[in-house]
Amino acid sequence: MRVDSSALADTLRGMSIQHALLTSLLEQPSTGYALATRFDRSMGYFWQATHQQIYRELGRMAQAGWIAALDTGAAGRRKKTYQVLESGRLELLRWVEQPLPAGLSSEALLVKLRAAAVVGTQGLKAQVLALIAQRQARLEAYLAIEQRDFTDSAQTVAQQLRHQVLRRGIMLEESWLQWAHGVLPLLQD
Amino acid sequence: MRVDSSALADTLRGMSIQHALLTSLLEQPSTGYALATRFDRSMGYFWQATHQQIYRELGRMAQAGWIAALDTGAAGRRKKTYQVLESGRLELLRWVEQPLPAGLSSEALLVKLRAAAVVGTQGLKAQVLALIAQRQARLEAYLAIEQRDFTDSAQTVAQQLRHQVLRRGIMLEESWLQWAHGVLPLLQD
DNA sequence: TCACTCATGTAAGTTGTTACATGATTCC
DNA sequence: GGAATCATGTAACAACTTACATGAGTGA
Repeated sequence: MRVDSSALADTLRGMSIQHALLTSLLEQPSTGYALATRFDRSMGYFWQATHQQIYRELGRMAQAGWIAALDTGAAGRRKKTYQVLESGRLELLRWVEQPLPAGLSSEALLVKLRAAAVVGTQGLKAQVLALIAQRQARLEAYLAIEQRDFTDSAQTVAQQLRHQVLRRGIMLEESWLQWAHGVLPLLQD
Repeated sequence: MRVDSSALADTLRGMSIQHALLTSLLEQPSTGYALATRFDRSMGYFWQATHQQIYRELGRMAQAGWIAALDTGAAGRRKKTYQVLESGRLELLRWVEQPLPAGLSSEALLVKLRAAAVVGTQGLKAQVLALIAQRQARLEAYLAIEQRDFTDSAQTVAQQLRHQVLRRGIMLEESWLQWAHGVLPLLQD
């Protein structure tokens, strides 16, 4: 599948670029350049992975034995098409099954789902349930703040602006929760 | 073309810790420690900053003359309460009014709204309208992909997982759009 | 007194950004 | 032949993360 439909995270800050690349390469062996443009076209709005980052991570993964490069250029042409080796597939599987650190990015779960489409969904249901618990708790905290601070009938513009910022947080939690409940039926216990 | 690196912070990245801190300090003069914990509460859902980052930026802003520290601890107690100076307020105003670079983070607009609650909403309506146009375009692109790739009645689990990832992106765009339309009435032309 | 919170920082290491650099291929 | 695109890198610098370090105040 194309990376387009996976490129939906708000931001992938702080999460491993390597596992996203492994997933892409499992879907289709590619050159670093192709990966970079695919990321740029589809994730460009919110995740700019520069070609330097991608080449660096490809180099590391090659050294770790997760992927291997085939020289596919004509004589003298430097062009490396990378493909995932068994140890890379196992690493991706390990990462998918490993619980996410508490309080951390739901965006990582999107990458995990895409990876799971390739290596299997073991252990993901628990992670989605953990996400739900976390988001639910936050939603309730935000709603409590809203009740406390923004229920006056007469509010200044400044208060209404702050309310809208909180409102965005509330909508975000609700949106994640709605999504997560829709994902659950696809996952094994 | 060469770009001055000090201008990069907000020109290219659209989002600056400094302006978020200025806003918080205008709302209430505080210590770095208080900012770190308050930040968690008020903007924690879209932005986390460590205390090291905050102390570093406070130091820089103090050096730039945007803020000033009052020693508020008892004798021997090191405790600095920062407050915003006029040049800091002007800088924040400048940043709020300056259009966001195209394609960049909607989260910056949340920070701008909070700042606008303190320094005024000049120029923000155009930025929210730009956000709407951008999000709408992306939503349509995602919906087109959904139509093209996920309308089969019989889908494998792998396909359904990928569909859910796309679904998350669609929901995110819709959620932003709904929010942005609610914010518009608060802003001046 | 002991644990916890308040409060500020330094240092080392990793990651990300920007500029610089090279050369082949493809299409007009 | 020239421009755009394909393709891969190095080097310098900026930002971020994690661990370490210190010490005062507060409440049980």
